[in-house]
Amino acid sequence: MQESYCEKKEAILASAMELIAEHGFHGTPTSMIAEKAGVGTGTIYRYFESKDELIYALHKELERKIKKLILDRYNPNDPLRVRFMLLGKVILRYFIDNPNEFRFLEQFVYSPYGIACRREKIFGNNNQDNGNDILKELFNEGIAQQVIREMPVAILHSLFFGPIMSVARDRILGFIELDEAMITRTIESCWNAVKL
Amino acid sequence: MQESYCEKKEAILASAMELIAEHGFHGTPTSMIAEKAGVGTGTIYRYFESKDELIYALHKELERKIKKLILDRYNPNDPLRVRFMLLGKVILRYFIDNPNEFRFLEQFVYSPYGIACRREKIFGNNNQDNGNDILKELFNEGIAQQVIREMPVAILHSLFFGPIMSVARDRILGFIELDEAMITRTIESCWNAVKL
DNA sequence: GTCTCCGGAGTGAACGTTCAATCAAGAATA
DNA sequence: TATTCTTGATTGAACGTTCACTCCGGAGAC
Repeated sequence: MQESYCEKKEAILASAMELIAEHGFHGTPTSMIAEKAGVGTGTIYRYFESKDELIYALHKELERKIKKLILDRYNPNDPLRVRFMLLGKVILRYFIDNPNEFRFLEQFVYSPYGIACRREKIFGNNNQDNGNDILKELFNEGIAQQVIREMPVAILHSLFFGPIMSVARDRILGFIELDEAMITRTIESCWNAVKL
Repeated sequence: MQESYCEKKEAILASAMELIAEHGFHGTPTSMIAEKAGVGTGTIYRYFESKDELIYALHKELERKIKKLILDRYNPNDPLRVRFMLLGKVILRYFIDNPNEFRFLEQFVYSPYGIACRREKIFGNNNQDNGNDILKELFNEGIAQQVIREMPVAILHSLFFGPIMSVARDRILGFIELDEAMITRTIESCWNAVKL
């Protein structure tokens, strides 16, 4: 029972991810999600309160996955530069390998959904440990060691991840090629932007 | 007559820009745009074939404005680094001063609209001279002079403008402060990412 | 039988778009 | 000048469609 419960829920989530990535939030009716998932439209509402809640759930799950990805490969004993290079490569690689998740994330982040979400995360009471703390720590450690420019963490974040997102996008949409060497050089450039 | 013709069209464009920036494409019905513009809903369809056409028109006008902005301040006699610094500052400043246009652009670019638009621009037959050619030339000149890393122009573009967009966003949403000095340092960092 | 889970036709609301009616401002007429 | 005619921009109620969401009948487990 629990098995099939999760199976349907997972099917709905997977279908929604794929369809929204391609057609956008408003180009994918719940009926389409249900059909692709092989369930009735009503079944969606057994697992999610509303379409919005489904979308938030997708985002939450994606964030969890990425956080895990970072934590798995993170080795605090590496030199800072190595840690940054690895971090950048892991994230860029993940998005290249999971284009649907990237395109979903992009649409989410730049929509009113994502803005509200981000605003809450920054100005809300952060009781729980969000994964960004690792990044924040990483930047602060770099500043303390005087290997990273002394700037607000948010700006350093933009300098390092802004290009990664942009390059991932170009790659996923087929506008550029990206071999391993070029990925390395790209992340190097991101590092050059934040290093002292 | 011509006067009032343009006035209404302008009013519709301005209202749409403002409302879409705040509420998103699907959060702003045509009725809302008409009301804010002080016209009947039907009037919109005298000036634009459909809501989609209105949105494309908004994007086109915005692109034109930004292209003009760049051309106005562009001085080919400046050293490359100076040209890049100026370019970055001008664009960042423009977005900070025109948050609605930035938020509209962001939503457009990352939606299925923008993807189709970009795809056409890259793979379509580019008969007309699009303003990006100046950027392309700028990057190529930098590579030829051996002051910029030798990478595909699209990647250099991402490295330089990715962070600018990201920082503009954070600033507009009120997540960071940005004084003149910090803007300069930010654009410096963008330059560091692409320079040799 | 009882209970839980599921499906998909059905519902009402909201939306983009249309169109017959309206109105104002010349042009034509006298 | 006063009056009528013509034109075309403007309007907003109405239309048809689409969509998120509901609800009830049935299937299956026990």
